[in-house]
Amino acid sequence: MEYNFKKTEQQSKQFWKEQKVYKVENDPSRRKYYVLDMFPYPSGAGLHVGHPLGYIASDIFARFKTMKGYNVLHPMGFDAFGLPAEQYALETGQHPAVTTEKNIARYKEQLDNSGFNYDWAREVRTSDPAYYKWTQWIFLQLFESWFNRSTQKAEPVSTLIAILKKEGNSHHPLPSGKERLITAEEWQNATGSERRNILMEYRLAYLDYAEVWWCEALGTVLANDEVINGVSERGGHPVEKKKMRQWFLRITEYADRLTSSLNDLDWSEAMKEMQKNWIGKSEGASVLFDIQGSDKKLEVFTTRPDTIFGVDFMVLAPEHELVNEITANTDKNTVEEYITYVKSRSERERMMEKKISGAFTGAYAVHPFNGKSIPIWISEYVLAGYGTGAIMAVPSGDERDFAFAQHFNIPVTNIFGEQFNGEGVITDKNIPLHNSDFINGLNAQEALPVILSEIESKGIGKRKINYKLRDAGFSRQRYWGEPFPIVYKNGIPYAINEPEAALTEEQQQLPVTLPHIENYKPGPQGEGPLANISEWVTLTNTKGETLKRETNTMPGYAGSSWYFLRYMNPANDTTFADRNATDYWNQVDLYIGGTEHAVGHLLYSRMWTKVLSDLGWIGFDEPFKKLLNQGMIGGNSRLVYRISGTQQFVSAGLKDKYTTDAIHVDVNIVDGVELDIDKFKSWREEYRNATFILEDGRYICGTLLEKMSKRYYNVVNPDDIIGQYGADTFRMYEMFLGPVEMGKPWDTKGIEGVHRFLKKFWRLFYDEQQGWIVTDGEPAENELKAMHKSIKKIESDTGKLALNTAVSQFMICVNELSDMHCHKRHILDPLVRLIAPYAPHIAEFLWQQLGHSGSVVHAAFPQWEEQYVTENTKRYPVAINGKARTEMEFALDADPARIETEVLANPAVQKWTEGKEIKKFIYVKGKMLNVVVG
RNA sequence: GCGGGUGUGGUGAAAUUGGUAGACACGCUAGACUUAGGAUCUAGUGCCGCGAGGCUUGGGGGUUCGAGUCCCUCCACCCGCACCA
Repeated sequence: MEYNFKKTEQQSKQFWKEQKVYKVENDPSRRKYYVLDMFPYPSGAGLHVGHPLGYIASDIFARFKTMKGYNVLHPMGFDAFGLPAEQYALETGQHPAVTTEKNIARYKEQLDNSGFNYDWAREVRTSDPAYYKWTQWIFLQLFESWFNRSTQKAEPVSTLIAILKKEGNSHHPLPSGKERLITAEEWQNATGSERRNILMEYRLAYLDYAEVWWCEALGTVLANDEVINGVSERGGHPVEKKKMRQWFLRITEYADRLTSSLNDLDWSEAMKEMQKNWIGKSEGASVLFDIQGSDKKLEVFTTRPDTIFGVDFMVLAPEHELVNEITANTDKNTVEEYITYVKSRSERERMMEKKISGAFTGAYAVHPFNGKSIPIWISEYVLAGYGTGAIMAVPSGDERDFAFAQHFNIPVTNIFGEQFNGEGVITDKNIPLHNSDFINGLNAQEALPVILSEIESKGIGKRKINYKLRDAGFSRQRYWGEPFPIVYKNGIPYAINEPEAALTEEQQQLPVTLPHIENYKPGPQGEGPLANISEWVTLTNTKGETLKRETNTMPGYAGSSWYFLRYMNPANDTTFADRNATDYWNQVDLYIGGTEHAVGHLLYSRMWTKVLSDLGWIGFDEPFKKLLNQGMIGGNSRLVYRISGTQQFVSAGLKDKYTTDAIHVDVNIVDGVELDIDKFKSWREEYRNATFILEDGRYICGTLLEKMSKRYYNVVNPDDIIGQYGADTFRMYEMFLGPVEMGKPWDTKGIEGVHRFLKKFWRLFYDEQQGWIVTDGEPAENELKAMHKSIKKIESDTGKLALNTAVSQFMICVNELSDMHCHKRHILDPLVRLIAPYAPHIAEFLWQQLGHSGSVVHAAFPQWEEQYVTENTKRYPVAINGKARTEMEFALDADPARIETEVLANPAVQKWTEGKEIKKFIYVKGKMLNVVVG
């Protein structure tokens, strides 16, 4: 019997199922390890060959850790709420619950085919009421909390109420930055709804009438990270700014903590940078400028207050609230025209072509130090959403200001002396300032504290930290998501369990279940489909009042922001996860997933974790200790060339002689680059009578590396690969392709090598003629050496997640053992355990064949013995007075005193050092030996 | 423009972190066994050269006895952000 992967895999799977080997217990007596994959969204297309890359790596690592004695949690679940299922429902009328269920079943089947070690009893689905009950509960935690800037922590709103009652908000300004002082007296005199409005300004989940990204095509609002280059991330539809009443998460309050605690995380620099850039912390000052002929003041944010003597003009965003008020009558027309022009430009246009444009308002600001008049302009290069929506322009020190000044012929003040030649701007912070009154001669670092204290003492501004990060939109006008546990009474939102809402016991219960609907069309006035179900929306409370439910649903990232906690205690119905469970499993030790979630999911889950930690529900405030980003596996497309206007196809090498159209052809009907002409003819009706111009009797296809996608016909399904070569080959090949974090195009060709290796491995145990050939003989030294070398290398590679080189080492080891005709149990037994994380099916099968009673899943990872591993010697050059003279061999860990003796005894060294005094021996990095003679 | 990353055979990639560059595999060439092989095994395979030998890690320069690895500089590609004041 040759290596029959179908049989071994089926038997092993059966065995695992019967023995329940993947059951995971919360066992505090054992040291834990938590390996997590970013759970998939179960799309209709199923998994392609690129998806499992990370899953395989995490599975190998989880199995490895288990065999090293850890209690390992390596769960899997589904991010099951979301837009695509609903879009599909709109097109086909199939209920999202039905398609989601179907897709999950398909995904699970595919995942099981690869032999992953999930304990499906711990599966979570974000669309499951038993799960989203707790998503809603956490939302209420956010709603009922505020961020206390003094303690830098989330606290229940009750502590805020106590503070407001006692001292008003003088020590706790509104998070939005709006200047509004509330005294204790005002608070006492405020009505119930006024108080609620004030509290709303502080809540971590809050309702606000604010500008959001609206996507007409998707019929919903999107978060900033869901909008890419001015179009929606999903579908690439245009988006526009729109003012709507929306739920938001006050993530900006955590901006500082989210930035600073990145330092403690074992994430790639790229990933940390992306988050830092997204949060965009910048330190500077806000400065108030008087406006001539107005009692209003103009507030700007600048990171370079030291350049304040170089201000030549001010620029406001066209949407700035002061624009109307300050514009001089003579300039009204130009300004209005300009604003109309700006409004006519779509977000996308604005980003694509950055034109210098603007208009003068006719108004002037007053320089706070020298009283100079400064013209006030408006321009779209100043963004309403950042800082104060207004800047002081310093053309000699800022590219954009300079370009603007040049374009509109605004005279430029030089504050850098000879360094500034009127052509390029000066951004170097070491250049001393000129023309700058009391900070003349100081460079930026020196001038900064001086000017800041001057600004602060004059009361015209203060130090300020600004963030790019915006509060996250949390409402979606969609059906397939978590309903909010919120009701409205006279337009004021209440949590369903608040006494003021006076709901019945039953109405107060979580979850607020998503009702079944048949019609997915949007509701009236930009509301979601839920607004169409009046019997669900309207409810009567115990006082007989009529209340309305929130009809929006939560965004996709709600459920995924905390799912890693649910795996720890998935069936709990009294809390989201028991504190004992979260204390035990604690942080995710290794999190594997793609970079596409850099600023979305990864930021939101970090925030939620911090909030839950602040409120004392969990004992850690960062969710993912180590993050590994697997590379994307790209598609390797095949092209055929059709002579334009015909059904004649020309082979790639000859295509330049004709005018051709390149057409994607299904990679599955191409062998390497050679097209299977018969399969091609039956692939599509239109090609049935195609004719071909061949080269050397073959039709050669063109190749193209691009995204793996249905529409390029370059999708390779793991099921096909597993069907042809088996899951063990598939797993090892994916790892063999290269480092997990590196992206690469899929190429099926090389898989033969891995498959051959497994067949060879099998032949160590089984011989065609003699059957099972494992013997009990004592192993020879060289056999032990081969084995222990591999154990050492593979253990260290696996630990470092260098899984590609580990696979290579397996091949080396098996090649050596088969050259030695080694079939000894003493060698093969450890080898089976060694390979078990990588090729679990064949390992289990052989483990049973070797007569063990338990599963290899619970066997111990083999230990290497130093005596068989250490290389004895290595050749090093011995240099004399810095020049290489001779090479000698030394034991790697030899005693330095012995090396010195040996070196001096060497004839070549004696010859060069003859008659000279030996001054000293130098070990370079503990390896290279230098002899210095006098 | 800013930030991060990568450049090594025909291909995917290794390199004990400054110590014999190209492990391991694909592919290719020859051969063996075979009715046959897309099974298996053996040998070869960075480039130039008949050869001795020489050259070689994107280009150039440097440090070092010694550089794929460290420093400077230029080039190319990939990813992220992008009027963020």
